[in-house]
Amino acid sequence: MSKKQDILDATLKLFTENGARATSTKSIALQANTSEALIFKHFGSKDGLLEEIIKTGYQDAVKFLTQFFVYQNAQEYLIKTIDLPIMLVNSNFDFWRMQYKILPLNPIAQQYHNNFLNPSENKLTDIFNELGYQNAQIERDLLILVIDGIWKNYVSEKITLEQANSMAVLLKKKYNLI
Amino acid sequence: MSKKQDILDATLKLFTENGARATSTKSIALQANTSEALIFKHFGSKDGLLEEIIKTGYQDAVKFLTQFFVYQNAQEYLIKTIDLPIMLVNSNFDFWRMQYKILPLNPIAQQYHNNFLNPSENKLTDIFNELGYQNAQIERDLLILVIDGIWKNYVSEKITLEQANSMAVLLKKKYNLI
DNA sequence: GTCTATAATTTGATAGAC
DNA sequence: GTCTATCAAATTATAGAC
Repeated sequence: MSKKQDILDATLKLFTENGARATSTKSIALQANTSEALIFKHFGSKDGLLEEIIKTGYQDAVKFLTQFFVYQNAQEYLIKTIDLPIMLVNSNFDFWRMQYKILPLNPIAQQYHNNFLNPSENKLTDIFNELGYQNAQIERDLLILVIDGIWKNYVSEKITLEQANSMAVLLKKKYNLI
Repeated sequence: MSKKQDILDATLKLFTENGARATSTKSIALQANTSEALIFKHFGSKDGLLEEIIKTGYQDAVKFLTQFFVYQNAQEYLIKTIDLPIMLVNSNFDFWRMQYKILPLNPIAQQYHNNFLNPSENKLTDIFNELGYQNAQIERDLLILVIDGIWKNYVSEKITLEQANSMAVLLKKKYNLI
């Protein structure tokens, strides 16, 4: 365990609790058992520290995604899409919890998130067309909204893992996938 | 237009842009064309100022809700539930935009929001049971998640009003309401 | 009700030693 | 890599005059 990692861990914890803006570098140093100076030597600024955490988080997420989304056919793709939010969150719960908290107000978090999502979302319209849905565009928008809601509700503990899983099953039924 | 109202307007605008924590009372005074001192004379503290805005917002929302939700039957209730997020946001767009931004990190915002939602949400399970749905509990959780997603996506301009309306129509079809 | 002036802390960040 | 000491600016809030 390096001091650098201690700082990253402390930051993730504190940013999740109170947000980046409300977390002082002093409180991070205290939590990480280091000096404030070391934070700036390692990461340059408080924003640099946040960006390092986010960058790493999305790199891991992309790895997960490419492993998870081995394309087979339209039906499989839809099933995977429904399963994705729970799987992804479980692969890095603490990171996604922080992202949930800071996304609406933090431009850095938003930028990385949008870059991450765009490619997968664009494909969904084709899938719905392929499956013969009327108005594939709105079907896509709605499913994206649901997927987005599932990970956010799960990671913020508004629903349990069991509820999230039940929802995934129900959705697959509604889309005639099982 | 009183100075008090100017302060409230300026605060709503700035809290929406950057969040409560990142907005200084100095910037509020500047935007409202007043002195900082007056903010504290009127509202006691920065938190008091936020609470005043939120309290008023939810008072208006409750008024809207009681007017909107005249109970008729289970089908009507479901239709109204689906229409609610768009209607509610349109009745006070700027307020809900702020709420969207600050909810995940702000305990005051969360407290008022939960108090506001709980009564309406509890009724939904009965409705799904009455309509003969299997597993009314999960159906309720899913619909709440969708409703929540609609207002948040709409108010943060991730979807347009047209998209939101199309989603509402699509949902009513999926629930066999039209 | 409203302002100017100011106090008391906190904050992000740097210098420089080891 | 890591720490102590320190700075300049910003922040919330108050005192007191009009």
